[in-house]
Amino acid sequence: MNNSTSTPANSSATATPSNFIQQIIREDLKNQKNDGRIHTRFPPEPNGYLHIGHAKSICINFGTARDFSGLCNLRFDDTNPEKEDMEYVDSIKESIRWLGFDWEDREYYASNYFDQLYDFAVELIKKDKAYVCSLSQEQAREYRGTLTQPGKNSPDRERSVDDNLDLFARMKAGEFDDGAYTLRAKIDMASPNMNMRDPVIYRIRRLHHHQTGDKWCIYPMYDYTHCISDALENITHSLCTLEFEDHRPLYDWVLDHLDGISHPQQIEFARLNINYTVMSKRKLKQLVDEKLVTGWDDPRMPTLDGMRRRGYTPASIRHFCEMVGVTKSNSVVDVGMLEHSLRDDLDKSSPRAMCVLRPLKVVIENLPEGHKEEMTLPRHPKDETMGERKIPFTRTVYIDHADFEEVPPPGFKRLIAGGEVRLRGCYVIKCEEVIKDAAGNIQELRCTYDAATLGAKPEGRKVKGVIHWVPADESIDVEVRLYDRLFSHEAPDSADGDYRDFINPQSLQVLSGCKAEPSLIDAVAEERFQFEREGYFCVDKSDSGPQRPVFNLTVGLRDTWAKQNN
RNA sequence: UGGGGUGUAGCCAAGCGGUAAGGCAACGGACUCUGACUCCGUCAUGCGUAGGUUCGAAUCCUACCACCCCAGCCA
Repeated sequence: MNNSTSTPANSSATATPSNFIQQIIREDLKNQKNDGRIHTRFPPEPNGYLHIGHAKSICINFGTARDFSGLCNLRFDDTNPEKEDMEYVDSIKESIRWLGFDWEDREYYASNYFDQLYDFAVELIKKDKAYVCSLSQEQAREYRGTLTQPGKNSPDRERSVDDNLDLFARMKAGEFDDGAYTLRAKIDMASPNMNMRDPVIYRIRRLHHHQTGDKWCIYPMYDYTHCISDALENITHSLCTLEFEDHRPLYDWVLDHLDGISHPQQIEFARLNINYTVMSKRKLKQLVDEKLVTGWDDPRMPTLDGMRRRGYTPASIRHFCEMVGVTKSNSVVDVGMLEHSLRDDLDKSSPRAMCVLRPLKVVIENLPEGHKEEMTLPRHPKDETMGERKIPFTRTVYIDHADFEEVPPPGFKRLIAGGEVRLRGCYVIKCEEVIKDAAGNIQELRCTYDAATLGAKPEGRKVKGVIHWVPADESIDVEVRLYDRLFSHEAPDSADGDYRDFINPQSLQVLSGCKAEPSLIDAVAEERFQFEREGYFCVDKSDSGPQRPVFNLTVGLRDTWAKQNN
């Protein structure tokens, strides 16, 4: 495994840039708040797969704990069984581990607290801070008022504590139909903050829960559950995204009205947005359901499973999250930044190999039939600890079609008719003849090689170009999948028209019959390489077979030549 | 039109009254057996706008403007 992918993120004490959350924490530490303890949590709802946006949250929560010698819990926010499933809890755990974080034995579920949550609700009722309401969903909406008009009190708002206690117990006991009653916090129907207009804290839903089975028919709501879960776990700083800012008063209200419970501080930061992709769970699911991609782990998806399959390294994602920073301003980060972080890591960690994507046959005429000469190339140009690889040089080899031009554009430094080029790690060859078929398509090249140029500059002339190649008979046939961004519009979400209309038709190009150097026959799932002069590739973990690797383009090499010629 | 937030370069982002960090991108150039990597250089008289306070303002004050979030028995 690559060095970069195995470095545990929990232990790396790299200096991170200062951000407003760290400033708050330093201040808290200085004031001996929470006895100098720092405890965060990452609280996904197990209703889908994690994506790069979650990675930011994971890095912030686990990273903050790590930077201040604290702890970070993994907690599944599983209060709505309707959309949740064990399949998701498993995949979420796997993704977090892959990203390089470790919650040790602190794996919790909001559903672990259902009994306590119920008792706290009883406490609120006894304090006359919660009541059972019989308003239907539609009525509740009417009573809630609007953004500019206050709501009005529920007719059940002044129900007696005893009646509320009785009704709530019967809700739990399953005496009522789904939706017949709710338990509501008694706050203020005229609050300018909609979340404070007597929010529902319990609803009746007869659903099987992946953790608690059929034990419950009433389930607590997020706002009521999250703060209490944080408090029960002794979380000190509850870091979440901006849309919960309006919920903070409710978070605080619940804890303020309960006895003997700690009071974590909720701090909100901006979600991650990246251009040329979509990040909402709904849209991602739609792409999968409508088969616009092959699945949640399609290499074009911004899901962690997709990025993993694409060949992203965990370290590159973590580093990207650090580059992006933590603020409260909504922003859209350029994918270029993600790709930079990726290439930066991959360049250091990937062994080099040669693979000809669009093979063009080249016969070296001044080499005898059956000639075979072992070439030795370093696996990495700057890291000799990676070792070497052998590639046989034979009379017939393949080079890439793109590396030969009959009418070269100015500045072209690859092979041209009558010109010379170096085969990487091998000899300089000269093109003597171009053989075409009846239609004028180039079929093969007849070349000669200069025996004096192995590891040496040619005598009396300059050969600028270096191209990659593989031996014809001893190379292996592989399938290569070239991926590009999923959308051709930088803001598919907010462009005119449906985001699906902007799917990039070229986002996947499958190449078969690519010729790879022989050592690649043993490449194993998820192994990464740099195919020299092409880009970084990894062995697809789902579609490769033993001795039959399928390669995914992770990201291409920077290509100033292509850019110049655009 | 109520409430909560946010505005610093093409994109992220530092800055916390003392004269605009850094990264990405871009553009020059050096190096190169990967048109890669690496290295060097260029890139905000300007901080949403308009006023004000001050010797001094991106930082403080006032007004305005733009954008984001909130009316689930979702999280």
